[in-house]
Amino acid sequence: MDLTTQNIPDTVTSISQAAELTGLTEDTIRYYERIGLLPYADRKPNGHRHYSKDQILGIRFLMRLKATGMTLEQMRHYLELTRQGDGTLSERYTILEAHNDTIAHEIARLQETQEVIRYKLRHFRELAENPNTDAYDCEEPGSSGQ
Amino acid sequence: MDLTTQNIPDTVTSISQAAELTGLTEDTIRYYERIGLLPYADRKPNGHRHYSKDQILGIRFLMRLKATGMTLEQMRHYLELTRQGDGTLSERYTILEAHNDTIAHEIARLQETQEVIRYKLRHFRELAENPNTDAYDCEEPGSSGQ
DNA sequence: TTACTACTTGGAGTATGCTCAAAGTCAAGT
DNA sequence: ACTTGACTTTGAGCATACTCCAAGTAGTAA
Repeated sequence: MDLTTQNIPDTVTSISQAAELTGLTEDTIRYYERIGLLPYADRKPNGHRHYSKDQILGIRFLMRLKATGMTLEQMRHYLELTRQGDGTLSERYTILEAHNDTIAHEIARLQETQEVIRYKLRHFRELAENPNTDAYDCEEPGSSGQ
Repeated sequence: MDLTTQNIPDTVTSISQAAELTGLTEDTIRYYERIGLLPYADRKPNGHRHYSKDQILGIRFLMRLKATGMTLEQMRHYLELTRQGDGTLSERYTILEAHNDTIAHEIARLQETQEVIRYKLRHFRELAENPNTDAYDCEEPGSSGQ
């Protein structure tokens, strides 16, 4: 099931459920708490962590940032600003805007590479149809493709 | 200057020029050779590496694969197939096709995240225009945004 | 009471991908 | 002859992000 649409119980979740709902491992969640990426989680009377629905959504958002190239340290900084409240709204705005631009550039680069790969695939198909007889058909390295 | 359009001298290049033309450092190029990602480069009589134009183009292609998420080990495997000649064409085709699909999924995910970020930016603008008076305005974690 | 399961903490180890430093070679310039 | 600069090799070290393990606790079930 797709994580982003998997629905989250309103009741508080354990670390194992949190792991399932976020796609992380329990170890990774504990690790994130240790390095200050996630705040010290509430504990049940027996000491076990528990998470609210909002916290799970928060982690999912973070995982989106991570999946789009943000480092743990950058996320940690962003979250620190969040904890500081509304006074940091404009700085957070700037960060997210910059990250959005980063993503735009990344998409452009991926599309460029898709074109290069498609060019190469086309070249391979031609070779297969029409096996080449000339001695020089360099591939990487050195390749003919950019 | 953009690396992919920067033109490459026809004459053989030194490692420092190769570094400049590929965006890698000299250390990284030597490291790649060490781990078998690049073949043992030709040496000049004094032992210095030299690279042909085609080799530079090959490295650039590799860097595209890397920039789009392929690991060094996967690239090493691909290049090994290349060295084995035309008999591996169909396997290489499959690899590149699969990588192209990976890129397509990656683009989709990036675009999804852009939407989430834009939603959040819009939310921030609303907050700035119309500072909120209610006590509960959670941000990550736990956040209101997906 | 014993066993089992789900957690806890703290610390060590691992994978990937570089990055740097030490010591040496070679050729050109003064 | 000596210095400078661009390289060489080998090996160690580092940053990021986990991942695993050992030892312990708390609650439940037989």
